[in-house]
Amino acid sequence: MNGAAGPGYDPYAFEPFAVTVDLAVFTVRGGALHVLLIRRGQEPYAGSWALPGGFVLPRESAEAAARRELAEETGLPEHIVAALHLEQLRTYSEPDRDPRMRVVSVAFTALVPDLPEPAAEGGGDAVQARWLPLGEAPDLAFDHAVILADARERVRSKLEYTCLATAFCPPEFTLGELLAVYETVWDTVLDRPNFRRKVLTTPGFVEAVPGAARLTGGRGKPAALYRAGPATALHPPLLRPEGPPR
Amino acid sequence: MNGAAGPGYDPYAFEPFAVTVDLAVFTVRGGALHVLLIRRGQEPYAGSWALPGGFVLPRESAEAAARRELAEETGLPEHIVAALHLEQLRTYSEPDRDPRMRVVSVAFTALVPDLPEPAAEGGGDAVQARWLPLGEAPDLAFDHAVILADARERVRSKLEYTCLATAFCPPEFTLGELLAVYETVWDTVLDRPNFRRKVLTTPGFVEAVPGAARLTGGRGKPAALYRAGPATALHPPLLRPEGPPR
DNA sequence: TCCTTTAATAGTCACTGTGACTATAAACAG
DNA sequence: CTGTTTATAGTCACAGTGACTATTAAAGGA
Repeated sequence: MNGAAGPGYDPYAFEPFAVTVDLAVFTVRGGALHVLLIRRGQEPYAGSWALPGGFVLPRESAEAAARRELAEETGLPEHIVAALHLEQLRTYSEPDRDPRMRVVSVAFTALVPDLPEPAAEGGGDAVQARWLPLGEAPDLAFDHAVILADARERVRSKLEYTCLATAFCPPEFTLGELLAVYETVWDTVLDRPNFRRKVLTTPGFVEAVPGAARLTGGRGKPAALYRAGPATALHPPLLRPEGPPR
Repeated sequence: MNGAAGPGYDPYAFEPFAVTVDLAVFTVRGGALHVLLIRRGQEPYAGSWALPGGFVLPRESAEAAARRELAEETGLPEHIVAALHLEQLRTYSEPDRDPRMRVVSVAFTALVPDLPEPAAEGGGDAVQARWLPLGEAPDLAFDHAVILADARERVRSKLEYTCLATAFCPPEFTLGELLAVYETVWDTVLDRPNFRRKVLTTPGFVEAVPGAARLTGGRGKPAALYRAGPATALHPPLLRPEGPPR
């Protein structure tokens, strides 16, 4: 910025802006992409579902605020929130997006594995946090439906050219589970052997856990276990099929 | 956002934030990638170079502010600014990025052709706007060096999987000029026939101008002219070479 | 025990896109 | 006319992928 004709040094020269963060946290559960939502306890939109988030404090970056709000508002365990891969999505700044005052919101996206605890009660406040499948997501407060749609599209395309799909998996997983992540997020069906070949020939995408295998729910040949590798980019990309099969 | 324990309805409950926009506007000129910079007339950083930008007004979105500031601060013609493809880069929110007060800045990126006028004087204010090559960019005010580096990397990767390179070209251009854009932005050398084949076989990347040709500065065979096509994405992408040749 | 089902794993084949390279065409300078 | 420069045309081999077939290792039922 630069104050050619700006307010100079007086912080109160303009009606102040509030700056908030909003989070679109995704997981894959039971063949459906889920998003973490909270139920609002206050006006406006009291009783509505919304993305978790909140105000950025005066001495805090947006990234720090996102992590703090996520820990406060949702029941996500500390170590999960601290290690989480948070990515800025974009900033939403339409003048009337909040009826109370001028609020500019920095939106973030995060991917987490299917957590055992279904996001318990929030930390003291009367907020209720829940995983809801995207298919049956209710109306959301503010412009959160737009943010959620943007975040979903970002995640879908990120799977194409990054190794982020493993973020949806537990520390050790089978290639069948990784395949299920892709099929769920893209809502498509992939060829199993070709998917295998692509993942295994991409250096650093996954690393075999020596000797380990897991029975896949009782039926079928036991699958080998893998861990996420050090690679982050997928060169060349793994493109999703065009036409809408499935 | 949502005010579980937030400031509720009192806009003055917190020390206010200012929200600004910063623009990284690029062009290709004389074999070098250039960025549009202004020289600051005010403290802090008076006399330093900075990215163009300024405060978001109370009833204005960040996108609108970016377009307005660009028109006000730089000598860019109206119709250029109005038609410009502006893309959000990301938002910078570190608490001390501005010594005066808490300022959160939404950064944008734009690509323009090499304009005949080298960005004349700003609109009345004593700001001086100039195109400077990235190689010899001076120290920048605030965290603008970081923003500029992020924007440059965004542009470099955007050329891989979008058709945006034509935004650097005049309305009608030769494939040699388009090639020069890629070679300049990526700082590499590409194989001419292969580049041709890629561009011409990608539907909608460019459209031939029937019968038109241009003598390429006197020497060599005249080149056919093309216009930007309707396509925006490049599937499959045109990947830059890995090792640093040239 | 044998046979069927299920899912993982192995391998084959053709096609597409690309990197590297050679050849021809059309302008200008001397 | 000859050499230089740049645009354009075409060739060849190889990597990556889509579509497909085959084999292996487990569970469950007859």
